Amino acid sequence: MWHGRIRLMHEAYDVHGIQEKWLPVWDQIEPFKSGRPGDARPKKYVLDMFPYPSGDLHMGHAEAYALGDVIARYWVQKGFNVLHPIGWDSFGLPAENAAIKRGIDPRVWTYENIAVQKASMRRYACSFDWDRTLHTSDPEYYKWNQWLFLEFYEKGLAYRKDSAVNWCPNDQTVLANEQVIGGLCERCYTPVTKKKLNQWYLKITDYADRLLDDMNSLEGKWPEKVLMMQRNWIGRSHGAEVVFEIEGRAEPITVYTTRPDTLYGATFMVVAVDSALAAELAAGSKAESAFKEYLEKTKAASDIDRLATDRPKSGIFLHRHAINPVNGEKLQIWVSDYVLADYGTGAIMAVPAHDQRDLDFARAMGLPVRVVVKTEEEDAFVSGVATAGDGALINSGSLNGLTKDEAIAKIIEELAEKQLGKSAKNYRLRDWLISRQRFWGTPIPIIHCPSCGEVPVPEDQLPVELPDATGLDLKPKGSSPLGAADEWVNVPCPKCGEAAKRDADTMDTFFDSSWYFLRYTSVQFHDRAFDIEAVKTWLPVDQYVGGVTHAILHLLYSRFVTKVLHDMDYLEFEEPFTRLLNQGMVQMDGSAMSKSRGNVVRLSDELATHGVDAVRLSLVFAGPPEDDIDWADVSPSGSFKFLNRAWRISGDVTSQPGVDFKNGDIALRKVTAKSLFDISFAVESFRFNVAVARIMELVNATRKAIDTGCGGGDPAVREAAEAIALALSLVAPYTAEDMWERLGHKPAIALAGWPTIDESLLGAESVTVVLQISGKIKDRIEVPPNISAAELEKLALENDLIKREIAGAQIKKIITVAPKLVNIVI
RNA sequence: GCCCCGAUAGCCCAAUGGCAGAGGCAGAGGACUUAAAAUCCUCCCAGUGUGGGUUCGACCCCCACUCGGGGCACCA
Repeated sequence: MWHGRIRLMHEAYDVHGIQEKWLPVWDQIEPFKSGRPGDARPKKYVLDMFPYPSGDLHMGHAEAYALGDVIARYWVQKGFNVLHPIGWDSFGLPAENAAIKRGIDPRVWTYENIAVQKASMRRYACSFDWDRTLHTSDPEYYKWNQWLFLEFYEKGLAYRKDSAVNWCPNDQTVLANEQVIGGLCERCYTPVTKKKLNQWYLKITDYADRLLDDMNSLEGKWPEKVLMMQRNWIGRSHGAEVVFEIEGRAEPITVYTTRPDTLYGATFMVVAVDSALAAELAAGSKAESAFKEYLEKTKAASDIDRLATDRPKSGIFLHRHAINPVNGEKLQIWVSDYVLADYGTGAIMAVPAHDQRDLDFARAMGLPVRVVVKTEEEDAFVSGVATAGDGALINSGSLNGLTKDEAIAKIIEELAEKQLGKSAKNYRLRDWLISRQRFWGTPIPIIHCPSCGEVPVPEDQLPVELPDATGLDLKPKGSSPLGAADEWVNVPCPKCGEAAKRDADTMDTFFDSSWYFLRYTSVQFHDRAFDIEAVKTWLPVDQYVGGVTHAILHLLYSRFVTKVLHDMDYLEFEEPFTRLLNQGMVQMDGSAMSKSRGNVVRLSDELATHGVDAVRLSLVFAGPPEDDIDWADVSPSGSFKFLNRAWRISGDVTSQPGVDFKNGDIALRKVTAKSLFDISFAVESFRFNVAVARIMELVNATRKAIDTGCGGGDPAVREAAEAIALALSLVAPYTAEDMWERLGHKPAIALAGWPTIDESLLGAESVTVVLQISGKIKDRIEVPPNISAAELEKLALENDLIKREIAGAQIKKIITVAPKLVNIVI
């Protein structure tokens, strides 16, 4: 009695005990080490987006890494050599801001946080290969950032230009277009202003067509949403460039339009107020002072003001004229802020009848409107609504009577003949601005020499290391803190030896993350950024897992850098990530967790209360991975109860390891086989929640078999219990490992291999067929699964219930789907 | 304003043109226990947002709408 009681207590599912027990064992076995010499297993590269080291891991990390782990561990069980690395995206503003606030070196803050996160990840039992860790803030890593930048530079893909850039007055740094969300800084939500600066750019626009067209190969493998957002972002449009002569100017002006068919409907021209062209056209005209005043007003307006959609149109007539090339008409030239200086040529032909913006402007300024496409809609001048639809061309000379598409083709041909135009494409995408005026980033490896100009730092002098932050004022002041590090910034020119200065800006951290997936293959390789052979072995990434927040930025940049490296013959592939899974966010009570809302669920608390496995299981089981999870809807205590239930099964198995399953209870064996089959299928189609549900079913069936069926000694129960442990090892590694030991096996279960399914067990002996009359179910019968349609139909017609129903009725049709149903239509 | 995604039981979610319910949460009852916890068993609940259409048959395909979520928004 007492003995039994003590034994039971010792055998309770001790969730924290098993964590302490197995972690050191795994540290010794290292089940997830990839790329050992002579490993003959086929490869898989499973990649989780690497974290930014701000504090400890949170619920969002927990979900993402639990999902990535299911995939990685599944492929390991399936016999693949899986590369599943982790690292830290450890350069960036938060480190610097925290350092300023606390007066400590950003280095110290960063690496302390990394240590905390790393420890948490190990306890969380992520299947990472810890020998392949990298930190982008290590000189060893950013050396290759600098090398890569210089490669771009040599190929003419990195260049400097003056331009009005997005400027965050709070962070005191420039931002890429991608980092401006609705006119606000994506980090601190400060309204972004414009500032004229000389900055480094990468020529991503050279790759716009490939970035767009190659997405076709990702169709069905990446979330449709991400592909859509990227296509949108690149924003390719097709149209024509048309040349307009200008009165009193030798050079004509070229405009871009997507509707060259409406050329006869052009009634004025508009030039972007902040373009060089506008300034030149205004110079000396009687509108000059009015223009200058308007330009100043425009500059003062923030992006948010400019973005307001229902803003009234404004502009100035320059008192100059352009000539419409098709009919010789004189068109007034206006400047306005609704035309963008950096899209197309910064000048447009205005066709108010068929373009809403032009119509709004024409109505505001009292300019003429001429309809050239006859549609069913009301006259634009009267309704105030421009007609964009198709129709027959009118008032358009040789184009009259044609449809839109015909007219576009014809006018382009006519213009081309006279050298007055040609077909053209344009993109919304702009070049990637990578200079940042901050300290905690990769120094740009360029030296500015008064005689030689821009001089790349010679490769043998890389890395250009960041100076010690001690003594530097890191506070934002609009220019890089590095500029004040006198000993660092003043260097002799590598070419002529004269006194010169280093470029004091650092790189956008998105540059760091645009190639890190290559470096993981070769972290111990110090001669190059990556070992071409290792990259050939592992890349492209088979499965990428991460948040949809990076749908445009990080993924577009990574695709761009991959294509550039491909063109430099470093890579054989052109798309880095074969498949992409975007996990949803973890929320609380319907909204994102945030300190200000006070609804933050602390991961460490949940882990302490319920254990690692229960938290992981809850996150995986909560729903489809791409859906948001509301923590209020999930039950970690329920997950714990289930794990407990599963674990106890391992104690009820009384047969010995290695027993021949063939002699086991056939009914349970069939459930096990079907479950394993379904679990595989669900995991491979990212329906992890369904996979977990199938494991639960198998646990229920096994419990029943032990208690009221074949009993714990039946070999089928061992087979089922082992299947449960193996399936659970994808989600609840501690519980699974402990079960595995109790079942008499040696660690690590992660390497035990996925059970082979006896196909003969998958077929049922009989299946239920539904008998319908005119689509309504009347009866169900059991038939052999391989029954022929003719036999099934015969059985149906012999069925008593059916016979009664169809007695005296005319059978119009019989639909037989063997072995599922028979539908008799009367 | 334009585009995309979604809506199934009190709640989270399954069901890939063929029996609407796999799994879980919550709830109710019972067994075991001196008692509680744990455990085990049983039960409860919707006809798939609305209106049409295609089909022998629709949660599933098509059209229109309602609601919710997301993206884009002077890009000519």
